[in-house]
Amino acid sequence: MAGAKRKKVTIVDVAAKAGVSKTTISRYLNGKFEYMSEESRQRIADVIEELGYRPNSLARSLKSKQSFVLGVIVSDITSPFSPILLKGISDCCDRYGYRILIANSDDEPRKERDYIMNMIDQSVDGIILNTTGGNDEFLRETADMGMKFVLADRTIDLDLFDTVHSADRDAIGQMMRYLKGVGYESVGFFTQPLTNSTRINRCQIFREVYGSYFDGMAQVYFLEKKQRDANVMQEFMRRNIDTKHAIFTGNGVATMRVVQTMRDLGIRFPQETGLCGFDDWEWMNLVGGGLTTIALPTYDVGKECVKRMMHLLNYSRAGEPRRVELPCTLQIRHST
Amino acid sequence: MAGAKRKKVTIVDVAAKAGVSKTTISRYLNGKFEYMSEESRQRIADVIEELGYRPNSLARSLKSKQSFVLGVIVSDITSPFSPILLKGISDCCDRYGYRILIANSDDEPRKERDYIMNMIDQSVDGIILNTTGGNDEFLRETADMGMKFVLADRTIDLDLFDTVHSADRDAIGQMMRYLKGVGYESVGFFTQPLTNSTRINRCQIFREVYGSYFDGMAQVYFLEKKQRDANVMQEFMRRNIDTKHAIFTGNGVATMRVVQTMRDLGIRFPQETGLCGFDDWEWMNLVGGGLTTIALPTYDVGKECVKRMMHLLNYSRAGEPRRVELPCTLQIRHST
DNA sequence: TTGTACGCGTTATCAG
DNA sequence: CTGATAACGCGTACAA
Repeated sequence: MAGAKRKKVTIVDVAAKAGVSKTTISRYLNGKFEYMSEESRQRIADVIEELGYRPNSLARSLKSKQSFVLGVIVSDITSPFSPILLKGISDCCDRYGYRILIANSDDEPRKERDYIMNMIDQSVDGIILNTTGGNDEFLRETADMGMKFVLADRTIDLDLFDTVHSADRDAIGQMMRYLKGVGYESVGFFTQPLTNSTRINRCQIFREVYGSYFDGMAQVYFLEKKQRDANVMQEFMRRNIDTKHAIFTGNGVATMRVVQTMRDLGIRFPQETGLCGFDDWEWMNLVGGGLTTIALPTYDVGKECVKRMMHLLNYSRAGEPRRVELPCTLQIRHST
Repeated sequence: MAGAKRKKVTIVDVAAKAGVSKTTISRYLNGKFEYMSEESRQRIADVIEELGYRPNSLARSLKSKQSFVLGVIVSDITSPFSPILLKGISDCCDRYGYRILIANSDDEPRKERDYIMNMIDQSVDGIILNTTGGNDEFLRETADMGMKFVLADRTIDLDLFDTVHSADRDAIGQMMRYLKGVGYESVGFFTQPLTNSTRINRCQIFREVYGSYFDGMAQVYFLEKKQRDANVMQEFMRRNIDTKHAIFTGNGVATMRVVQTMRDLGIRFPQETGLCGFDDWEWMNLVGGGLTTIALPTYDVGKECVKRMMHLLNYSRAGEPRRVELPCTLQIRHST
């Protein structure tokens, strides 16, 4: 009958119809066939099939203290980064039979905190966190209470959690070497304000290694309000007027703003300045003959997070928190 | 102590410490303060605070048959469409105190089916589905069993579910009128293969309305394998050589492939052909002076899906399934 | 205004 | 090999 919300069939229904106790059904469900006659085994299989029985995960989790659900909190779901990460996580979870509860913190520590608590209330087995960075102490406490965390992409100061991210130092080194190799004499680093660990880290590395490749001081330019982008750009052009110079952006959003600004100002690449940067998004192949970029291993970061989590879950406190770095790939195109 | 997985505090702990029965605690948790002395009420509040007690959602859901979790299945999480939809859903869910379990079907009906069953096992209260379109019969059965569905963006033939999507007919009409207004004489529709309801629908509408704006037959071009894109493009150019012509793409991916092909072939817009299409992604403002596009109300689609779901959940079978259409916005830029 | 006792659907511990 | 029976943490008649 359409609309007839038939009652869910439970383990007792199966037991009754199969003429055994629910204990036996439970054993069957958990694959403990050693303790069961071939006959029972077969009859149970039939009855389950016939009744279309499906075990209730809630009840199961309540009893067994394992929900096979992981929480995932991303800092900005609308960023092109997040979907790739999520796909890596999701695909890998499938292999292990885990589901994912997803939340979006919007880079607000308060939301992040709330979601973490909610997820704990829901008994997730662990949380993969692309953290805002504003809850360090809370994370420590929560971890102390037994919750498992793996940090994706972003780090925190506490050396307490497994962390998976891209090998930015190596990538920056490669890019600098390449730029020098093709004749550039100075490079300016364009970044959004240093409000998270990824930005801080990349900027820091740029400063550290700059001297190994080029003369002069490392130049860093900040993209704050959009209206000021043109000024920042012009300052860069002015200061580097008598060298062959390139722009190195800290991420895809910065790249986009630089491209937009250059278009507005009528500055052409690679003729007037080189352009390259972190993040290799599809459209970057379409503007002005293609952009030279650093492609991040985001999908693999997701995958690796899940693997680390499985490790934590199965081998418990297996020692010191590990930091996994995955390699980036240089995509050399027309803009440099 | 670090690592000391202290035992979760439960309702009985609170009851004991507050010197009342767990019934009273339960009442407190559910806001039934009428049945409680002001004194108890205060003491319970204190104890909960002191113990850091948080109710276990699993146990609560198991008993009450309400999990406050919605399932969301998107057909392709890496598409730029999905994150916006998810943000709309997520933001709106927050307001109603719902959490979301997310899955990615990869446009595979088999996965979609598996995820739906999983979600039911997890006792989600309802499922918001951006469907592959390959599970119509299964959806019908599942709905008959009492599960609530709201379809996001994509439709199925069965007129059985609430559906929320963009007002494509209206958008196409606007675009055609605009193109005609600025002097175009013929328009070719470029689309990926018609493998889902959105593509089918847009193509169908284009064909239907073409005659109201332009002379001649409606032309539809299919982007199948990438290697053949150039041929398709050249055929379009050849057939429309003696009219002022434009390309109208069925979605953002199609737009990207067209842009790429035009670049490879050295065809310039708007000089040699106009270009416009569905989807307004950020980079579209950056190529060749900006693309004329149809911006979709994706965020609002997500929001509206949740609202429909809340309606279903609270007012049960409130009548005929409704189809909600949300308006698109024409973004006129340099490419037409 | 408060408490007792049972049930939600499973799993785990026994004893046969 | 199998089956009572007691949890898991919470909600709710029903009784007091």
